[in-house]
Amino acid sequence: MTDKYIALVDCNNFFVSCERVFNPRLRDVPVAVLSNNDGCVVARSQEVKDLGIPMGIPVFRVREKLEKNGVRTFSSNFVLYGDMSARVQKTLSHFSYDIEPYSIDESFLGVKGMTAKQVRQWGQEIVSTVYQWTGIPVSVGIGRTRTLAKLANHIAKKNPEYSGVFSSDDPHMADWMARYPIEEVWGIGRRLAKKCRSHGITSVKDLRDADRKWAAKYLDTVGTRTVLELNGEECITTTVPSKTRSIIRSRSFDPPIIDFDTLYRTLSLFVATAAGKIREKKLCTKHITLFIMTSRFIEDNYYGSVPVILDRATNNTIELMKIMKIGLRRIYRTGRRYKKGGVVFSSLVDEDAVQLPLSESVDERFQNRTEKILSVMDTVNKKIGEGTVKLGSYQFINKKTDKKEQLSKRFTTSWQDIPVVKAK
DNA sequence: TCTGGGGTCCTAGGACCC
DNA sequence: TCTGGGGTCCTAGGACCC
Repeated sequence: MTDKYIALVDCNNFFVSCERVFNPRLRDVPVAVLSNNDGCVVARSQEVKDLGIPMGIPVFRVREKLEKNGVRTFSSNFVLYGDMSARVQKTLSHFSYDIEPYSIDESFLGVKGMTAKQVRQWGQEIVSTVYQWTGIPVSVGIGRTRTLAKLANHIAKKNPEYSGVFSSDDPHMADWMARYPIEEVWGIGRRLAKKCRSHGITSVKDLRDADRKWAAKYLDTVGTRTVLELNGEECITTTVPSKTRSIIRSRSFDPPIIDFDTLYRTLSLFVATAAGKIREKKLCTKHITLFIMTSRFIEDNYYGSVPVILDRATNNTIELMKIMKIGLRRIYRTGRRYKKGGVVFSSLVDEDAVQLPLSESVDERFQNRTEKILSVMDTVNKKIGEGTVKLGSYQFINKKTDKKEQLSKRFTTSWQDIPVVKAK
């Protein structure tokens, strides 16, 4: 047994907490943050959780309940959340050199050379310092593996008596495991949970003690890894992908899009931002997938997708735009009400590794010229602000296809929105 | 009427080869 | 009519995550 511990630091009700930092009046009232187009509930304050409003529920199904209980709702403000996330990260960097950001509101921290008691104190310091420096409440779960740290975090969050920090070394861990259902385990989703239950495995403890041969047979590699991790054997040594595998840009449309031109302009924007993203990472794509779909919830729904494999990987917006237009013509069906669409770039390769053709064709010269234009555009957009310079094909996007009616201000990133303290 | 967006990993199965 | 076996590579789709 090594002296290494892994801590999972997870922000409590992160999006809601961000809204509350800059609007103290929201402190003791129920608050919910909605997804894009204000379609679903994606973050809830404790008061909203207590009302029995589940994560991800469509707003129209709980609208009455939200109104009746005076729930304050907000459109998601990713500029604000992204900036607050960076502040939390920066604070965490004072506590460990071994930080692995896992999502917008979670990070794994590695620590060595501390006793069990010291590591708990260290966790308490994280909780108080992050709150003091950023205003965001966090919980800390500690374990020998990421799966155990996740579980410990869950316990810390749900049980106030632990003041936000729980370690899987705690003598009560076994009791908690016996009481927690397998669904709470990281990596156990609907399918694996069903499989476990059909074999009489219902609690986390059952899963930890499951026969390994049985696990290998019925739970495959992922599930088996989870069983080992619950036993303190580290199988997941990193959650940081070695490099970006794919990039997706997609949105649902409200109201739906019917005509080809609007769809084309909207997807052009996706292509442009995705291409900008891979240029930033110095990558090229070789495999482009385009998709459009009507509502999944209607009968006779339609899903059209077209994969295009390129001879030569590229990150050139103009080139990608042409491919997209050809693909869109193939999958577009007249008269449909498209609710969602997007573009996926996969098979990403390093820019340097892209093979150049032997001779420079006319197309090639065109491409070299457009590459220069794009690099100037990227620079300008980065310096002055996203969307300062755009290509003609997507400059007239209908703003109505992206509904955000209850957006809070960009308190931390926009001069106009910085909160002002008024003296009497 | 109204149902998010962005990722990774694994596996089954087809294509192809000897 | 009968129609190998085993390997690799690739992709689509499912599962899972936040």
